[in-house]
Amino acid sequence: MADDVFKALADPTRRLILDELVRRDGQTLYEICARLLTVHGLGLSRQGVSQHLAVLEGAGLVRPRREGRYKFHDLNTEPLEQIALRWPKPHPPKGSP
Amino acid sequence: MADDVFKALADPTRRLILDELVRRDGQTLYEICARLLTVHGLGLSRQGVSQHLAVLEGAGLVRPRREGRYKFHDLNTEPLEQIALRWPKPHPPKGSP
DNA sequence: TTGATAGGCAAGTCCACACTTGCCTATGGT
DNA sequence: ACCATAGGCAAGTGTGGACTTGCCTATCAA
Repeated sequence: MADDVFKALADPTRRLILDELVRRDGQTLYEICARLLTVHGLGLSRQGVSQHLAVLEGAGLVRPRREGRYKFHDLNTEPLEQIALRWPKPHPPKGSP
Repeated sequence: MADDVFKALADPTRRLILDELVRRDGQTLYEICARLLTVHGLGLSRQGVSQHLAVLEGAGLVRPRREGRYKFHDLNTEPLEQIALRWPKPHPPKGSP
């Protein structure tokens, strides 16, 4: 379950895509391709980006929304908030300042 | 920098090790090996666990502390809290409830 | 209907990384 | 002095996954 979230976040390109969706929500595949190339200098194939988006969707981090021939991608930050909750601060064993 | 944190969290065994350190801070390599085997049924070599710990240390998620021939491992949750901060909730574009 | 745009599917390549094995060092007990 | 314990280093193997290429489908505009 959360397994997919960590796998999705493992790749730097996917993290860049999330950054891109924070900047502007609801971008299409081609828009993301263009931004990765022009802004971040990442020249990967359209299919490459598409596969990354599939992984992000599988992790629930990106919500696809179809309209006609367009597929817009919306960010969902909810799974990210769960991460810090899994490993709470350990209790100090003896005297704590 | 945060790059290493995501890579460290990508592996399920390393996440288990973090779980183990939440349960009890300051465990040694052999203790972690034993716990992984008996509690989680993970029978990997000592060197395997050692390499995982090295990755976690590189990410700043685990703080080693030497005492004699023992090396205790303490959890450091601080990098985890940074994750959710990187991708804030996107602004709703039009009317928001 | 034709062409252009937006996207999907499937197979193939290649490398990082998880894991093992074998040997070496250092500390502590007896 | 010895041996057991706790850990480190280095090289070898195998597999998941990132990325590409080529072809196919669907929507819209002329």
